[in-house]
Amino acid sequence: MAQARAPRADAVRNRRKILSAAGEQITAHGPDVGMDEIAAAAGVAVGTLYRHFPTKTDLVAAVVAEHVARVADDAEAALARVASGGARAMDELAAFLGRVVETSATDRAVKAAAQTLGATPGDRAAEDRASAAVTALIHAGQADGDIHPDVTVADIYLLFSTAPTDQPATARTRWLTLVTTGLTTHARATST
Amino acid sequence: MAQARAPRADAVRNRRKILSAAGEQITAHGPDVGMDEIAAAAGVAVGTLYRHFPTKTDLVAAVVAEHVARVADDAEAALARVASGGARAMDELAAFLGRVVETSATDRAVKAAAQTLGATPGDRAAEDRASAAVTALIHAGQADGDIHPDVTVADIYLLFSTAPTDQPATARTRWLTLVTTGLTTHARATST
Amino acid sequence: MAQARAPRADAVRNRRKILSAAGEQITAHGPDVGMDEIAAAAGVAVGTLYRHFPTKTDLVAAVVAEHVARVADDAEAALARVASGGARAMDELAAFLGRVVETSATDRAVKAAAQTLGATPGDRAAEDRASAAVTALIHAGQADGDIHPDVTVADIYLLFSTAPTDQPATARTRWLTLVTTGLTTHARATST
Amino acid sequence: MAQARAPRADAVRNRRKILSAAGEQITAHGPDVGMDEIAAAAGVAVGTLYRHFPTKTDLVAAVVAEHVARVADDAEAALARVASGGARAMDELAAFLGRVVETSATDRAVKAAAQTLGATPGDRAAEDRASAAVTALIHAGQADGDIHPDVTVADIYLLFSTAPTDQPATARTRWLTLVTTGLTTHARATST
DNA sequence: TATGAATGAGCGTTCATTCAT
DNA sequence: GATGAATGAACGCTCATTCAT
Repeated sequence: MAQARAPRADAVRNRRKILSAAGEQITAHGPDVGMDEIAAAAGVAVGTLYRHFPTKTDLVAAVVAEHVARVADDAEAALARVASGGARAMDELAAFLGRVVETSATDRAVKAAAQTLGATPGDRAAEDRASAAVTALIHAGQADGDIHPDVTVADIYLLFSTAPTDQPATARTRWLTLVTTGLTTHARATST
Repeated sequence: MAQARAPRADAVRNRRKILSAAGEQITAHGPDVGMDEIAAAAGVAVGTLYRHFPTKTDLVAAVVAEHVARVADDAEAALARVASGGARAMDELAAFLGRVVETSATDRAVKAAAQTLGATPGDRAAEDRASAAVTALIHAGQADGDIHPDVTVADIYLLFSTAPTDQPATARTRWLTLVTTGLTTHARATST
Repeated sequence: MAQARAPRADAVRNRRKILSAAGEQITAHGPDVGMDEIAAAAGVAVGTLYRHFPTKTDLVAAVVAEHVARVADDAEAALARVASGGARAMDELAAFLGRVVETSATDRAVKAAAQTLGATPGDRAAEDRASAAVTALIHAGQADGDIHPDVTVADIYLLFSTAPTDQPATARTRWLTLVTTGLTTHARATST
Repeated sequence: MAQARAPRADAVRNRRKILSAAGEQITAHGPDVGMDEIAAAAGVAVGTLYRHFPTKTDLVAAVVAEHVARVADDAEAALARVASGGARAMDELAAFLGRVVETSATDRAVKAAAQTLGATPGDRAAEDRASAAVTALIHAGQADGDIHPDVTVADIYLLFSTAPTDQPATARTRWLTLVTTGLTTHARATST
C-alpha cells in the first residue's frame, strides 16, 4: 500500500495562505468575493487555488471547518477548567457561548457563504469533539442544579446557529442575556 | 382634477403574481435567484417584471414591505384582543412570536436578499404600526407582571430577526420555548 | 375605386406631433432615444406612434423626408431669385450650401439615425425637386463662367453628405470655404 | 527589479485578432455590433475579449488608437520622402490624404462608435506624431508656393474627418479632387 | 506544479414591437 | 383609434471553472 506522498512544504504553505486569505476576503467583502480576488489576496494564481480546493464550495467548507475546529478547542478548554474544579459549569458554558457569538461576528459572512453554497461540514471529527465537550459541560451544570434538566447539545446548537452575528456588540450581549435564561433553572433577576 | 388613472385589472393581477413568486423563489433558492426565474415562476416575461419593479432591489424591497405589513396586521389584531379584555398580553405576545416564526420562512431569505442588495424599506409606516402594537402588548404584559420590566420592542425584533425559520417545526417550537423565557419574570418549569 | 378615406383630424394632428417630437428627441439625445421617449414627448402612447409609423425605421425616414422637403424648398427659392435676375447663381449656390450645412447641424443626429437604421428615403419627389433646382443653379453658374464646367449635382450631394455637421460653427464655415473652391473656376484669394 | 512578465504568445495573438475583428465588425455593421459578435468574429469567447478590454469603450478606443498610429506612420513616411528631396510636399500631402481616405473605411464607423461611447483617445502620442508630420508637410508645401498660406493641420483634420469613406472609389477620388483644390494656390484646371 | 489566459453560461437590464383593453 | 401593459431577444458584463503554457 503506497503511503500518500508527503505533501511538499510549499504546497502546505500555499494551502494555509489560501485558507486565511479566503477567510479574510469573505469576512471583509461577503460571500460573493471572486475566486480571483481570494487568489490574489493569498498571493497565488487561481489555478493553484483550484488545485487545493476543486470548487468554491470546497474552499468555503474548509474555512468553516477551521472555525469549527477552533470552537471545539474552546469547548474542550472550558471543560478542562470545569473538570479541574477551577470553574462552575454554568459560567463556563455561558462564557463559551459568548465567545462563540463574538468570534462568529467576524465569521458571519463565512457561515452565510457556507449556507449559500450548501457546503457540507466535512470535518465531523471536530464537530464531535465540540459536541462531547459541550455535553459534558451541560451534564456538569445540571449536576450543579444550574442548568435546566431538559437542555441538550442540540439546544446549544439551535441557539448559536441563530446568533445575531451581524448586529452591534450591545445587541449581541443583550441577545445572550435573553437567550441563556432559557437554559437555566432561574428566572432573570428583576430590578437590581 | 383628474384622479390617477385606475390601474388595469390584469396589471394588478400581475403585480400580485410577481410579488408572491418573488417571495417563494427567493425563499426556495436564496437571494441569488435570477430575475428570469422569478418571472417564469410568476408566469410573466422579464419585461413585465421590470415594468412593475425597475430593479431587483426594488422588487425585493416590495416583498419585504409586504411581509412587514402582514406582521403589522397580526400585531394589531393581537393587541385588539388584549385591549378587549379577551386575552392575556403575555400569551398573545408569545403566540404572535410563534406565528411570525412560522410565517416567516420567507422573511429570513428575503431580508438577507434585501441586505445584500442594499434595499431601503420605504414602507416605514407598516413598520411603525407593528412597533406600536408590540410596544402596547409589552406594556400590558408588564402591567400584568408577566413580562420582565426591562423588555422593549427592540428585544422582540432582536429575537425574531434570528428565528430559526429554516429548521423543522420541532426545532422552531423548542427555540420559542427557550427564547421567550428570557422575556418573562418566571423561570421555565422544571419537570412538573 | 373607393377613394382613401379622409384621415381624421386628430390623427393628422398626432402625426404632426409625433414627427416634430421625433425630430427634437433624436436631435437632443441621439439616434438611440427610445420609442417610448418619443411617444411621451409627443404626448401620445407608444401604440399610437406605431399606428402611424410601423417601425422605428419608418419614423426616422419620415423625419428625414421632412428635412429633404425643406431643402428642396430652399433650393427652389434660390433658383427663383436667380431666374428673376436678382442674384448671381454662384452666390446663391454657395449660400444654399451654407444654409444646408447650418440646418444639418441641428439635424445631424437625425441623419445619423437614418444611416444606422438603413432608412430608405421614400420621398423621392422632394429629392427630385431639389435636384432639379440645384442642377439649374449649376448651369446658370456655369453660363456665368463662375462654376467649373465639370461640376454636377452629384458633386453637391457628395460634398454636403460629408459636411462636418457636428463641428462648431467656425469649423463649418472654414469647411465651406475650403470646399466651395473646388466648385469654382477661381483659386482662393491669397493674402488680403 | 523584475521586468514586467513577457506577455504570452497566444494572448498577444488574441489581442491582435480581437482588435482587427472589432474594426471589421464595427465597420461592417455599425457601432452597435454586440460584443458577442466581435468575439465570435475574432474566434474567441466573450470572456477573453473582456480580459483584454474591460469595456466596450476601451475596445473601441484601442481600435481608434491603432488606426491613428498607422496614420501617423504614414504621415511620417511622407515627410521623410519630402525631407530627403525625393518628393514635392504638395504631392505627398495629396497622396497622403488619398491613402487615408482609402484606408479609413474603418475609421469613420469606428470613430462614430467612439463618440457614441464617449471613448477618450488615450494615445495622444500617436496623434501628436501625425500632427507634427503633417504640419511639416504643409510648411514645406507653403515654402514651395503650392499650398495656400492660411492652411493648417486643423484644415487637414477637418477635411478627412469628413471623407466619404463609405462611398465607391470613384466618388472618393472625385471628392479628393474637389477638396484638395481649397488647399492649394491654384484653381482647378478647366478642360485642358 | 504553478500560472493566468480562455471559456461560456448566466446575470441584471433595455427596448422595439405586439395586442388586450 | 388610442392606450399602455406585456413580450422576449439582445445587450454589456461577470465569474466559477478549465487547460495550454
